[in-house]
Amino acid sequence: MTFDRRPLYAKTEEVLTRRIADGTWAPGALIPPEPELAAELGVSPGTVRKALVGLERRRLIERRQGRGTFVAAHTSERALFHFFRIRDVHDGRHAPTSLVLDCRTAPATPAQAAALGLAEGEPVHRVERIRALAAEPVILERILLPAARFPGFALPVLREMEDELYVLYQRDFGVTIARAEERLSAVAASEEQAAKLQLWPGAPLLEVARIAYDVADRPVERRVTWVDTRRHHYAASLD
Amino acid sequence: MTFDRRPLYAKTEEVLTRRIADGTWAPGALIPPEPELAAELGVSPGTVRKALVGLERRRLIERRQGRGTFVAAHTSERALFHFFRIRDVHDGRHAPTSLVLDCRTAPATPAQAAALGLAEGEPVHRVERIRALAAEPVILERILLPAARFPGFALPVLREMEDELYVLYQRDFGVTIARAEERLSAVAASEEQAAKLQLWPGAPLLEVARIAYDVADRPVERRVTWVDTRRHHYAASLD
DNA sequence: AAGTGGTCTAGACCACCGT
DNA sequence: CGGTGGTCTAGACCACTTT
Repeated sequence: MTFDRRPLYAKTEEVLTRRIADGTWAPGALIPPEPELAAELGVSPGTVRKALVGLERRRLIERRQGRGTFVAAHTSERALFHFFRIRDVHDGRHAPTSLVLDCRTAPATPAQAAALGLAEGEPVHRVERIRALAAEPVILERILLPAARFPGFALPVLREMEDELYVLYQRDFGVTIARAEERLSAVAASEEQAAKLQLWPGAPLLEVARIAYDVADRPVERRVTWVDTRRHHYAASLD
Repeated sequence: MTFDRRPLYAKTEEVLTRRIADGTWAPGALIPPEPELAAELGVSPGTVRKALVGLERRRLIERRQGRGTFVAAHTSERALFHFFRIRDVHDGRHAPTSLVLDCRTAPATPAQAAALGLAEGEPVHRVERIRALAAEPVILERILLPAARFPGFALPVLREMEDELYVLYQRDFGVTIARAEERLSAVAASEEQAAKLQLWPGAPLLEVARIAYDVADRPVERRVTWVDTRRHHYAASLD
């Protein structure tokens, strides 16, 4: 038994986070009212409330006045709103369509394993696709997933996909993406990239390298995106 | 007299924001203790506290247990931490050095006026500089400022500058940058850009177009940055 | 020791939602 | 209408900083 110096509301938040992470409370589920949680956990309603505010800020729950508090479920709108930052020249949002070019499973290279926190050689799924905005191919994307977390992931699953990938991760594999880190740079298009995006070799492309983390903050997706930014851009806020 | 449906803590936050924006409470100043503010404003301490939490989240104040609450003052560290997102290949931060190439004042073009919310033809200051990381020129930057907010801004001011620009804006012109919006894209270097960054024409550059806003959320700086991303990248978090 | 912000509690009342 | 989250209040006590 060791000291836990964190405030009570932080411990409470962690307890509730664990219930979401381990599936005790599934996505979309209604969780007990605040006074009930307070009684069950032996803390005051105010403390539960502060913990819930934290969970809401992390987008793990949604609280609706008069209705109750729900475990957040990924919808296409939600995924696009939070995890898709490409905008058109007027800063407008568009839902991209997806065309899968390739999908295979192979042992992780050392670099891939490092990015996903895996041991070298563990199997990973690799997807390549093109995404179009307003019917024009704009985005080329390579996605890497640890096979252990996504059993049975394969091309047929993707073919029928109407929703965003993150919705599929959650619905079919119980993996909820909570946050992501991205590194952006400018690169010159290779011949292969240029052909796929209907550009010329050497054309400037915005490269976005993302690592996405689940509710328990484990890395679960490595994704590199190349964007033709002639008619689109990446939007960021600093505050 | 019209209805104000916002909750009391939001109105309180606005009252306090105004005191910072109009200089009643200057950067670095110690503001009154929470109970005193509560008594003065005629609200409960809990409501003041919630307003202060909001101000802290917006980084307008800093609260230190045992010492008091202070109006945030821009330091180089703060400016770099929040408004400089370029990292080296190991995700490390470096303080860039600055070499001013040009500084002049001219009437705003229509596009410039629109970006800064000015009338066409109002005078704007224009600065061009190169920033180096680890002694290598990496960033080319063009900055546009409304002359009305920055009277007497000129080359000599910049020459002697040790600090970040945002520190200078606050110290010498009373302009505190509170947030910024950025649009990122990939472009091919022009001959002029290539020469200044010791690259070749057509080299891929990361273009970052920023509009920065003050405490009252008025646009006060338009900045376009071109980054050589061969050894550096732009870091972003999605959550 | 005095004064500050940080935590935690307890409860009243309001606004909103579904039945 | 009953039940939910949202707001607002009042106060006790703790942790930290300075005198």
